[in-house]
Amino acid sequence: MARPDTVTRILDTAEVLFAEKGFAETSLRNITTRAKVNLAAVNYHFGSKKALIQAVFARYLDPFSERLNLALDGLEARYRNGGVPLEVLLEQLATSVLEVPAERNSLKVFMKLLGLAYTQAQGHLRRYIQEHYGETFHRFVRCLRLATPDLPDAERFWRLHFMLGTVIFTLSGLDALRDIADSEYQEHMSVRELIRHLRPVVVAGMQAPLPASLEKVGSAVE
Amino acid sequence: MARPDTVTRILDTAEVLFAEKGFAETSLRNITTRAKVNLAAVNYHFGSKKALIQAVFARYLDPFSERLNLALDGLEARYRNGGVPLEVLLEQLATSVLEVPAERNSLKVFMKLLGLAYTQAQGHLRRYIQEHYGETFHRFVRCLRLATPDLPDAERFWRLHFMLGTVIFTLSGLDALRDIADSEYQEHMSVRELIRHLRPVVVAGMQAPLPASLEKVGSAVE
Amino acid sequence: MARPDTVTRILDTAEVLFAEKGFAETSLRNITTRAKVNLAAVNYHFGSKKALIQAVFARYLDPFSERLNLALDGLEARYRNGGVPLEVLLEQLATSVLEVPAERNSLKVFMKLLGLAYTQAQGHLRRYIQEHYGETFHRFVRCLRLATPDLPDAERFWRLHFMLGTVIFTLSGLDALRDIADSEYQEHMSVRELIRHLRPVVVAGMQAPLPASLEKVGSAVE
Amino acid sequence: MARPDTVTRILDTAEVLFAEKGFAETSLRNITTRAKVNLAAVNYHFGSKKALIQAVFARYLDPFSERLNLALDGLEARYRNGGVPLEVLLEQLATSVLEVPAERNSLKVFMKLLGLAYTQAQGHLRRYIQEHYGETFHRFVRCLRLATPDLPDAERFWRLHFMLGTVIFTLSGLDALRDIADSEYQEHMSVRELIRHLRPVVVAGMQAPLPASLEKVGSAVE
DNA sequence: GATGAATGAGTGTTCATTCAT
DNA sequence: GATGAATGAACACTCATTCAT
Repeated sequence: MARPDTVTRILDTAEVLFAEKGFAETSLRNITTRAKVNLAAVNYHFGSKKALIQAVFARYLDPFSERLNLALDGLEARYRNGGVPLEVLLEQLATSVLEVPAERNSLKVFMKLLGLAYTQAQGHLRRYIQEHYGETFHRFVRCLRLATPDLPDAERFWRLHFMLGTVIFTLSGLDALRDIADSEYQEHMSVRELIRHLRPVVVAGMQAPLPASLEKVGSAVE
Repeated sequence: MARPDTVTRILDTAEVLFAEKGFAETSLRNITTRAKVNLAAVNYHFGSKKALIQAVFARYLDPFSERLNLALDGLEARYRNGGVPLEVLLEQLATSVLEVPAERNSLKVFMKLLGLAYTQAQGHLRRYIQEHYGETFHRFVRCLRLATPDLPDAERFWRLHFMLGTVIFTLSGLDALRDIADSEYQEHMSVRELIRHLRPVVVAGMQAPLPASLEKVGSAVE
Repeated sequence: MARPDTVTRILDTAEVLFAEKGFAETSLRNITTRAKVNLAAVNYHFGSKKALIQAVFARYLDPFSERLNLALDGLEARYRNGGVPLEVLLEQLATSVLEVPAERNSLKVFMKLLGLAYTQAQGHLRRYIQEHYGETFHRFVRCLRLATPDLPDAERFWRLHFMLGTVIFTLSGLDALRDIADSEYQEHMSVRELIRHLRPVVVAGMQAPLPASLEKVGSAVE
Repeated sequence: MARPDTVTRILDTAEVLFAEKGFAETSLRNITTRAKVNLAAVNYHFGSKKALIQAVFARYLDPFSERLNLALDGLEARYRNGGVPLEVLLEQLATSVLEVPAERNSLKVFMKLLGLAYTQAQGHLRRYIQEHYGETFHRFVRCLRLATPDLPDAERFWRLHFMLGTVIFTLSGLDALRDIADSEYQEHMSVRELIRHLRPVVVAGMQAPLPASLEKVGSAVE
């Protein structure tokens, strides 16, 4: 069948437009027009715009979390005594991230979507992601804990999000940055390469010394 | 005058709403209703919603870039021969960021706005920021270059954005993260404190070893 | 067969929803979803929503008009010379009304539907009812004429509709009224009881003195 | 100014269409198109369709309840000791009803609206009417109580609604009934005349004997 | 200098109906 | 005999913007 079915066409179009313009700026008419599909088809197949957004995420996050879980199974088996080393853990995370879009659409879209999930999640999406993928995330956090036993829990929490910020922020805004880099430094950076460059930075960040103990700061800002 | 004038009231309200909900999700009605101002006042005083958005940014970025320029003047004078050390440079950046909201509204809003500028900038805003603050940004980049002479230019470019990702991403999503952290680790993190924790991570990231030389990667993803 | 067939399930569900919310506010999706039946089934089995509405009425009015006809046969045979007395006639009408729902669903639904027929009938329903049950109605009117020989024809016409108004209006809005009555007067009124209370009022209305002859009224309103 | 303002035009058009077709069957497009007004004007001036419906009712019920209150003031002053006689009370009610449309649009519309309020009120309208006119209604009920001291409270409650059914039902469906009556009895009935005919029926209904005491009825229907 | 009124374009959603299978 | 998919039309409502005053 040459022409993919309506549901797929809607999802394919929606994820691209969401990635390009965000949720609010992408109207259902945008999507259905470009997908050459009837306007009512979205509500027929998904029920609402919110449900469509969730479906778009599910198509990436379902295989991703499944793969990551399998990979963690393997790593935990291999490093039965003592935790998985930090580098290996992060390497595996990167690998899992890279694998998903290979069979789906594009890594860039995936990263943009992750960025949106953080910055535009209007509640319903945050809830959806937590409900469906929270367990996998917590499993990863537990592994990370074993890999960084010297880090206080709270510190690890923040550093994990520092790291997520680095990665998601960079990869989700990749196009704009690459345009600048291309013109200024004459070397085109592929996503794979960018990840190679991210790795030492992330590792160094996770292993950075703890901040100097708090001498009283003048006045709290808020 | 007890009641601030219309323009100020609009700006004060708009920045809060933009920070909370983004640009598209914040309607002029939202703003004018909450500001207790006539609906047409925005278009009257600013011309358009886009111009209002720019005005909101200008109110933060104008004093910020001015302060940063002054500070760099001082640092360059002090470290006349040889560049400003990396830690000092970053420290100054943090200080300048922290100073602005002290006289304006709130650091949280400032950070949220910076996050929006990256993730929701619809072209007009990106252009506006580049035009008005590009020069200051480049000056900072030049200082950074002197501070990290061993880093290849392209590598520095990317690491700078890694760092920006870390900071902006974390600070702009601070509320949600702090909620989680509060409940799980019983210690409330102020913005000042968070910046104290960010510093070693950012420094370590900038000084991380270069990635291992590129052995041929299987297949480029895109 | 434990599970009634599709047609019946649709009718059973539709009559309840129509009675609760009216025709326009009840969508075919409402009906088919609640009846656990395919959305297209209504159009398949009935042809259109209008035809479904008519079918719902027919399921009540067919047995009703048949019973009333039979009852009138009996009464006319008994009171061969001279008409059927008014009280007997009205009593028979009430009896016939009460019998139908006994074998169908509920009197409340029947009454609500009659109310809808008057207040929401969009033409097609009015026509349908006139065509199918007009003859029986006229037969009843003829009997009523014999029972109230002193009433001018036009007066009888209007009083009949006054009476219908009283009955249908009260019974079709019964739930709301009963709620109020329950809370204010601590006595719950069953439909049967309500009909007992209606009877003397209806009889008195039909037998009320004629209005005083028309002395010229100031100005006609329309 | 020959052309009435937008708000009035909307209300004038809406009340006619609501009266003709009901609330659900009347779309805002219907209204705005016929009123030659922009579609968004309804939401601009009234906020929502529900609010428009309420405004339509208020334009009739506000002057009506005000007039009725004044009239009851007068009657209570005149019949200081002992209540207002039933005939006088009902006469006054009829007079008040007739007065309102004289200065507004049409009695027919008023009656249709009252019918809709009973049969299509979707909650918000019922609540609105109760809130705004409940007190006046209760005052009238108190007067009615003095006028019919021999009637048990519950019985009076039901008879009041029997009477309301008679009146509203007849007047709100007047057009259809009048068409039939015209063709069959060659005498056209004006609203004023109809009310003259209603009076003895209503009075007789209110004064009808109480129902025979309840001999056990076979089986309760529901 | 400022605003109430108005507007055309657009939003997500729901509708009864159709049709290929 | 029955249904999942699809559709065109319509829905109430919101939007940023304009304009006469």
